Amino acid sequence: MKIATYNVNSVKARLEGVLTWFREAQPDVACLQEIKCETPAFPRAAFEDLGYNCAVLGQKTYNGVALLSKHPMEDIQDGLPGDDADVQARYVEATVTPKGARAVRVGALYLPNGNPPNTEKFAYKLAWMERLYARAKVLLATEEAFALCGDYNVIPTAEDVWDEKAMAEDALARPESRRAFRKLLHLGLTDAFRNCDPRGHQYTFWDYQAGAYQKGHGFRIDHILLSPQAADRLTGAGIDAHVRAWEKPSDHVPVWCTLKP
DNA sequence: ATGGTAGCCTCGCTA
Repeated sequence: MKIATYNVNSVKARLEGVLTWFREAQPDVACLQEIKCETPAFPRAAFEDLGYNCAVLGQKTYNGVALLSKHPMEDIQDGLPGDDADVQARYVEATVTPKGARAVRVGALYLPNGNPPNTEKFAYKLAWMERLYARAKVLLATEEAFALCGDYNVIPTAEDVWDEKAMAEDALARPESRRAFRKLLHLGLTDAFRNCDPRGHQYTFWDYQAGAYQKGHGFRIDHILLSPQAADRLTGAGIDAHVRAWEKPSDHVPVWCTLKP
């Protein structure tokens, strides 16, 4: 079972390339972020034609997440619990049950960027991470396999960025952000890519600005965190970095992992 | 040297 995450930076502007990647990568489940459209405007038919079921939580102009699955999805939950006043579309969760394989609960998340630090945006990011931590604890108590996949907007360590010093004051690399990410790991979650690939400096994002991709100025901020029951089944993980060189690319590339049935 | 680019949908905000 292949689970992937991909921040597409507008599903409508990116549809051709995203569909090309789906045909090539053939994920069983894919979590999309920054679809940047309202739920009814999501190009559902294009994905259904490829055999995917869609669970979409959209929003006009900003944010927006979707879960696409080749297998049936049950118990779809829109939004991250913990703040009824939060209107930003950043989380959708569902249980995926492939034929002949054990179920996996999958959460698609788009964690707030949080820049600039020392503003309400950074406070919102940290509060959102507290809510994600609480959600992970609830899911762990079920003792079922789950995967929390998405754009975490956190560079976990100095090994995950082209220049640690250049990013020292950025919300993606601030100690508070890293501490909150480590708190998730310390619950017993596994960073799927890090677990399968010991190399440092493997990136999932390159800014459009200042020729960052050409210069190799990237970060690793898109992650798949697995519960112990899912991590027991982990057989591989990777980053589809070649997608960044395609025409009209997203600034992020897909990250994936594979689980035994 | 506080730049640079992309998307949305108005010309500013978010990333």
